[in-house]
Amino acid sequence: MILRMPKVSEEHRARRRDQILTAAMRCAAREGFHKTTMSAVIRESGLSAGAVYLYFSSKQELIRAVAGTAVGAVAGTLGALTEPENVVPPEQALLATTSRILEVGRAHDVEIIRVALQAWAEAARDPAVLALLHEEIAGIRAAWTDYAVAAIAAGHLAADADPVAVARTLMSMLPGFMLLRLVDPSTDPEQYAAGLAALRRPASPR
Amino acid sequence: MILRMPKVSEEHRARRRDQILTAAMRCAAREGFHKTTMSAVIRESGLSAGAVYLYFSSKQELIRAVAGTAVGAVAGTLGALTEPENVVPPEQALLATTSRILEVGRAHDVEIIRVALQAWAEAARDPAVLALLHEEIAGIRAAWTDYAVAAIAAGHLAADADPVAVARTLMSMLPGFMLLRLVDPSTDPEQYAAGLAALRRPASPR
Amino acid sequence: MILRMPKVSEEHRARRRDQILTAAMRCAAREGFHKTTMSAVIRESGLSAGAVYLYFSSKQELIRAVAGTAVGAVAGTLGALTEPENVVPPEQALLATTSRILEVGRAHDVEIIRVALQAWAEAARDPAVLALLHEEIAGIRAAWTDYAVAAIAAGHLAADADPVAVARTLMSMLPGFMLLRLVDPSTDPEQYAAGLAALRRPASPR
Amino acid sequence: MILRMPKVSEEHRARRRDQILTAAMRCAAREGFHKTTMSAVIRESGLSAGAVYLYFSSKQELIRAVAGTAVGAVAGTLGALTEPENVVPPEQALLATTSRILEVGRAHDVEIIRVALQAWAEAARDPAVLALLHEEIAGIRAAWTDYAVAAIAAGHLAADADPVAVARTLMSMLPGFMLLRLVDPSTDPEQYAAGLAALRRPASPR
DNA sequence: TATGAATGAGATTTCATTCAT
DNA sequence: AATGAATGAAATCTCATTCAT
Repeated sequence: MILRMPKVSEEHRARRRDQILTAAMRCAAREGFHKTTMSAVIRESGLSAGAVYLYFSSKQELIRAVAGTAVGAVAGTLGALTEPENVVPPEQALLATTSRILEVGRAHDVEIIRVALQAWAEAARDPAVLALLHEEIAGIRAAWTDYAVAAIAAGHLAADADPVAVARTLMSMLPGFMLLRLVDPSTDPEQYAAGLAALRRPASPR
Repeated sequence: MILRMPKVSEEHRARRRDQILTAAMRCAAREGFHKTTMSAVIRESGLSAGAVYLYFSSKQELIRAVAGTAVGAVAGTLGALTEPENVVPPEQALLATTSRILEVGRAHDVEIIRVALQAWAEAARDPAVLALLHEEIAGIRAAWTDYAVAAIAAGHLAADADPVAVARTLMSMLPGFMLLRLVDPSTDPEQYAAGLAALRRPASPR
Repeated sequence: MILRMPKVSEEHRARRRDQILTAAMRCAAREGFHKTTMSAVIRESGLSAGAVYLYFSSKQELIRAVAGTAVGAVAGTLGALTEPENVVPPEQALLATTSRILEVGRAHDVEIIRVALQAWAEAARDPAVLALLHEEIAGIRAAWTDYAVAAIAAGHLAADADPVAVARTLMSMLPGFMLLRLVDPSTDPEQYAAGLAALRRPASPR
Repeated sequence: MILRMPKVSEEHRARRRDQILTAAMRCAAREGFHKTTMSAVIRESGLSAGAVYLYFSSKQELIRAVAGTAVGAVAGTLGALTEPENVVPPEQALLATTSRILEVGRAHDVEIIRVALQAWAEAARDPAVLALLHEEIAGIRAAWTDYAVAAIAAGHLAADADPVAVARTLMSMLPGFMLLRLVDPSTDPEQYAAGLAALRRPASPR
């Protein structure tokens, strides 16, 4: 029996995979996961049907990969909130985060926010996507919890605040921001953060 | 000219439409809009194919109706935030709202939250659904703006707070809550509201 | 057992039948027999589905009736070619006939020529329509044979001409005329007859 | 840039197309265009549904191709009427033509005449088929006009005959011949030509 | 590895016809 | 006689996937 060296480099494989993934994202941003046909992905990728199936064994697997990429890309940008030397108050952290979400969307030339929306919907029917979303959310929550601890320490929040609860509430504003952007593209991180600031500003005693 | 009575009552027609809509929602909650087949809806509704198409001229039209119903049902419950005689602070308003969302889900025996998620995704591809979502969100925003004005008057918020910004930020927490519920069904209105309370509690001077 | 008198007059029945037939012809002229839906006929007739089926027991029966009407209307106009006291030469007979075909088309406000075309096609698949067409053609042929006999007698044709052959050939020009009209509505009876005249004019000896 | 050889030969594609076209013609000859189901064509062709739609993007497109083939096949045989060295009189030209139409029908083992009838009916509802018929008829007319010019020169027709009018009238006898054949398969080119001969034979002076 | 023609189950939709009223 | 809502078989077409090359 002959042991074959891989015919093409690992790097080549990775490039191909990415090519397909990018094509699929573009399609999903336009038509959603289930109105996107493999045919469309194949055309957009510039590869052949056979080639695509060499890298993803089924449409559902490709959907999972796309969902993972989109959710991960959003999540990935939210990891570095705590720079301990310079902890900002919550409204500034929120501003930084929403701004970064928009940047990610611009960086990939596909509207990643739209794909993330598709991924949430898909999580409601595919347990694998749900698990994946769960994990990403856990990561985001952990980052925000770290931030909350630091913010409490820095005196931006009450000393008795529960960092986990604060983290959950803060991070839960991001989907809303994304949805508002979809519905009204003029929605803007500054205004958005201003709302939180207003909520936190104490009422002057009457 | 002869005025003819309708052969079947308007009420009959409405009941039929509802029957189909309910069946479609149940299916959409399970499989999403585009993995739900008309066959499944027809089976679930107990009607014939022809009958379904008598009330909805295409699958896409049915999807729009379902999306509208789900988004509307959620929005509908959020209208009565301001009972002027007794304006509660934001964290309690949030608690009331998230609780009501869960109630709506229980009331309809379909998981309306899942369908709402599908509707958001659909808004990204069907302009008609986007328009519909836009309108519902405008309604919710208006209700929260009324609330914000009252809350400012009641001294729950700073006098110089912008009610519109507050409204947008507060209401934007609802999609996040729904998404968190999907990922982790133990997510709970109380804990959730506690996070906002903690965010709003002033840090004691050091 | 009770013997019932007919509830409505025979005349009423005939009017209803005609109403349906006319509606069906209009539809057939537009879309052909098999792309016309019963729904369209029902709408066009202003009656209800049930009513239509009271007069024609199936779509195929209605098609046969329409085919019969159209073919019959064309044939009916070609019966009076021989007015023995004044027998015209063939090119004038042809002119009279093609002109009359156009008149029939104008008289019914449906383009009866188009329906006749549908009927020919239908004859290729429905033996009942074939039989009907056969009969009408036999009638037309008989009329033309009478004409040929008279034309021979009147010296418009050679004394040894076979009236049956002449009749067949002359009458066979009518479908061609109708088809040419369909393709080129400027086709005109005068020009058309002129072609036959030219064919019949003897070449001068060289 | 890489020039790729086609995976399958052009010839292969053409053979497949023909396979489908032939199957469709057989079906159309039996049932007409609109009572022929795609299922029937698929079965008759021996291919799969997908394969058929790879070559014809819709039923209507297939119908157009079939109509074009049938009309074209009939028209194609009528091109070589003028052999200048030996121009025959009109009745012989007609005999040659009608005989050739029957040959075409026998050559294809489908009854092409029936399909041509379907095509005429279709021309009444599909402008694309009308255009196609228009073009074929123009071709036939041109051939007959060439013939008429030659026949006039050869002294078979009067010197002042209008070749265009003669051509139109002569060629218009073909649809009639075809329709008569449908209704009465014993209709025969010889008898048919005899009718024209009789029409052209001058009446002896009385 | 890569191709892309071919597959065929299954999706959506239509429409001739019926029948309770 | 007349209505028109309802039926459900059947039509057209799609599309995820395979496999010979």
